[in-house]
Order: sequence, then C-alpha cells, then structure tokens
Amino acid sequence: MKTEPDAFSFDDLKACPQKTEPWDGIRNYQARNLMRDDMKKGDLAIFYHSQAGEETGAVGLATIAKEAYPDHTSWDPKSKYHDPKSSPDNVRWLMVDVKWKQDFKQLVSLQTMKAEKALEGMRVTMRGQRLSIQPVEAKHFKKVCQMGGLTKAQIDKLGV
DNA sequence: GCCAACGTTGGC
DNA sequence: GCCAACGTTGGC
Repeated sequence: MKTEPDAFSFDDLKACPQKTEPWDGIRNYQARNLMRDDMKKGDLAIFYHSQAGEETGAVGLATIAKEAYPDHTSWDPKSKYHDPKSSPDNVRWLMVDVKWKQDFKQLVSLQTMKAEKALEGMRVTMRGQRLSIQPVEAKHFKKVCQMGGLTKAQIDKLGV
C-alpha cells in the first residue's frame, strides 16, 4: 500500500489513536477491486512511501484490520475525495481499515528493490506502476521483509 | 518541475 | 465502442 509520507506516513499510522486507520480516498477501480476482492481481515501489507526522495520505498508492515466497506468521504461534498456520482444508496468507492504491524529495521528503497534479482516481476519495481494498492507475491513479500532486516524467525511468524 | 505512463471522460 | 483530450501519479 502506497502513501505519500507528507500526507500520511507509517509513523502516523503507528501513532494513530486506536492504531487503526481508515484507508479512504482510493478513487481507482483496480485499487478498489483489490480491496474488495483480495483483502481479508488479518492480511498483511507492505507499507510504501512514495514521492519521498531518498526515503522512497518500503518502510514496514501493516495489517488489514477491517475488510472493504463504503468510503463515506465519497459522498461528502466537503471532502477533498468527494465524488458526485457516489451516494449512500449507490456506493461507488470502498475503503479498508489498516493497523500498524511492524517496523522494518531499515528502509528498503525502491532503488534497492529494483536492483534485487529476486524481486524481478514485482509490480512496484516495474515502470509505470502508479497503482496505489498492488498485489504482492508471497516470495516477493518475504524477500522485502528480509531486506528490511527482519529475522528469519520474524518472517516465519508472519505466516506469509 | 518535467514527463512518461496510464486511467477517465465524453463526443461522435 | 473508438479515441482524443485531459487529469493524475510518481519517479527522477
């Protein structure tokens, strides 16, 4: 899951009150469908900082705390995420809740991921991948955790 | 700030 | 249903 840390960072997620955060504002059908179809409660996500200069990359892990439900900001005219075509009766956009899980010991920069042979084919390393939510294969997921400095025991414990 | 990539919109 | 125009993302 990508986010611009200037808007919302991994530290913000870690600090937020009940440690769960509604992932609102997703206005892309592919991303919405991934949330709706593929994200189950308890699933893990790699948290990724985009547009962050040297700090661009994967910073840690989050858990899906709540499965897809209507994104109410979509029918709120005051919201920056307002979509006039969405309403409570005709829900167009969904969100999930996420929860901080684990920090990486070190940043796994985009550069490092691109250079890592074992991550070949991982979406985020390929050009033109703007999608803010991307599916990650288990082998890539574990490799990124390893590059982030998690121990083998810690990675095994995740049950990926 | 540039620009490639690509999603969305709307005229036809 | 095609496709040009336009908007957005995000690396650089």
